[in-house]
Amino acid sequence: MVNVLDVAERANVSSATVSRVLSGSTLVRAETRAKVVAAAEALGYEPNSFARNLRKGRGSSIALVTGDIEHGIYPRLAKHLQRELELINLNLVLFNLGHRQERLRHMLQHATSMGLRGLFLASADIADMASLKPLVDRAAGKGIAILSVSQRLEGFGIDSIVHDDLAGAGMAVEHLLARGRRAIAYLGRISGSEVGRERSLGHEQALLRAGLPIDPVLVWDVREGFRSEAGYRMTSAALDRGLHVDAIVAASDELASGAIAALLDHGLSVPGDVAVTGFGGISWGNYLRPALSTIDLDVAALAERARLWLEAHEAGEAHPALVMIRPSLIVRSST
Amino acid sequence: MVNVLDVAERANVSSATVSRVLSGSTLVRAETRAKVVAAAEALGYEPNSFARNLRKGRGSSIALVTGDIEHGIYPRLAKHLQRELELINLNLVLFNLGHRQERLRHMLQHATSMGLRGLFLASADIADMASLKPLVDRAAGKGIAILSVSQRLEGFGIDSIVHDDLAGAGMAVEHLLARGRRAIAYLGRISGSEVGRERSLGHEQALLRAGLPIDPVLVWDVREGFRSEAGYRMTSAALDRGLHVDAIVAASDELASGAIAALLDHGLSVPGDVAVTGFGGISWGNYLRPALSTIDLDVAALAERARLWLEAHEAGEAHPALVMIRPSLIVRSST
DNA sequence: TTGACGAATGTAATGGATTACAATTTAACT
DNA sequence: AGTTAAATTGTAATCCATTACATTCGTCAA
Repeated sequence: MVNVLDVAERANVSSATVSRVLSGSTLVRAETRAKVVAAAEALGYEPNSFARNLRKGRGSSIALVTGDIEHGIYPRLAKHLQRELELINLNLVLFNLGHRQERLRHMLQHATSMGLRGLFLASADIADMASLKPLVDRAAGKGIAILSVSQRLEGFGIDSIVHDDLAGAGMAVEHLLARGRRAIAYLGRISGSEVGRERSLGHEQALLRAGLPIDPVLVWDVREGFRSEAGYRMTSAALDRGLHVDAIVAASDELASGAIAALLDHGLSVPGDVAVTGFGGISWGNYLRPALSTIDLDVAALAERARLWLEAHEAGEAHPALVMIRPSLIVRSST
Repeated sequence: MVNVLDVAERANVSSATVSRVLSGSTLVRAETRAKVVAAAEALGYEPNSFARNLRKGRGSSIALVTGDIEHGIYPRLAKHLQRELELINLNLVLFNLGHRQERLRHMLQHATSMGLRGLFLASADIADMASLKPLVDRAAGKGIAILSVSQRLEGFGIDSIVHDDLAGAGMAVEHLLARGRRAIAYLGRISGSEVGRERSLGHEQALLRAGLPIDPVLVWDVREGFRSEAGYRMTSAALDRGLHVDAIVAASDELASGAIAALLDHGLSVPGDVAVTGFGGISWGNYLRPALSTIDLDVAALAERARLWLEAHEAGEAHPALVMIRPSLIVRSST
């Protein structure tokens, strides 16, 4: 492998000058610069990132820690984050926890030793967060940039960039109220967890604002996450119990798709008998029949703010502890 | 940051011994080993990956190069690949090309300098492949492991692990034939590209095997990729032209969902008037109404074979140039 | 008791880029 | 021409783990 010394020799300069040229320093004569560039070119020189990182004391990748990269908005999030990081020459490394939630502890512990520059937490299990706090602080102390994306963790001293779920769920409920619905169920509470808490709160508060009571029977828990299957199962169960509902606000588009399937399977019409809203703005929602009305989350904006946060953080500038991105309602035929 | 020397000092040994202990060498007395481990523990020592990689001359991450990580089986693929790589202590770095297809050239060129150990190509634009060949060879020559996942590139000397698309499409067509369908359209040809070629061939060959003619009017091109929207548009267009179809084999689940939406919007029933099969085995297919019959692709198996290939490659052992994974038909109500 | 051999440990070079500091050249001005 | 400040370039140390080679210690056999 050709290195700086080879280039230096060929260009009749020192390795320091080569380094200066290649890192774009201004203190090099144009003529010298040209010589070096030519030599590097001729030799096909490529800097060794390990050496550079070793010397600089920091790497060039950010890990995206997810619970399940396969579903919901996470694929989109990964895509947009990668694109944003590419703009500042950083790599996005994937860490999907899956069932191995304890791996998060491991990640925090070894972030530095793995040469990570930062951690985007997209699915920390909040139940554990309190016990993880010391590890987070230790990692942050070592210079790891830690940012929570898509989940509020400011309570634990972790800067967060999130969609305004409270407002989003409120918009969904208000939309349904405006359509004359009154028995508006919420599908997707995870009891005992902070995940999705704001969405369920948004539903609750919007109903209260409208002077309607909260019927606990109309708040449906899911345990297996925000997937279609859970939506189908919970909705079926509710219908089997003979519950009266005329609208469902689902915590995710996938839950909504399951709910719609269950409703149709029970011989109900959507939105005739029951209107349904999703959450997320997944691309295929528009091709369900009925097409899914949903709370669209601007993932590109989220990713961009994440990059901006990171840039500010690295530059030692002030950065916001909490950024909220306003979602928007997409009305389609399911409502 | 605490390093080997610090540990060595505390344990009253040399840095060499520390290194030996930490890399599990056998030439260390048990007693010494214990001292070193204790010292490392006490100091909270963590090896510096850059130094190690610099010395060893190779990194510990593999890049997954995709065209669009957001759709199709790619999120699932990323998830499973990451899980497999985790087993052998490698990281998965994401590179989504999006519209910047020319970035692939860049990636190949700088793979070594980025410290990559390998490249999983999940969406090389085959049109360019011939011109990319020299770069591939150069990268491979520098020790980069290059494997095509989910797309056959053996023709270019790149080992490939793929689903057997030919068989998959054949299964779909045969299933439809068995259901008495005869006007079986293929949705998702990309003319002038190798992408999806095997699937369209599978459709064609299955029809020929059954003694049926290929009607060019029943092969629908998509230009914008395998997304719902394209499926909707092409199907609508075909129906508007008054084409007679009684079944559609789509090249992806998303195309299928678009097709179904278009059919329903045209007042046709699925599968009554037109049966539809998807391709991929996307999780929400089961919650479309009608639920989508599809060719299920075993992505976990693909990922596992990719890991095995990589292990063999690194060990210098023989590895297969082409692995085909047999898909399976999932029959649901859309057929 | 000593030579020989194996086991354990140490010394120092190595991988490659960056950068503080030193040295040299050039420009500017009297 | 003679200084001095400014612009370039060079020297060498540094980041840290690994490992070839050298050395030391212990043990066994003659």
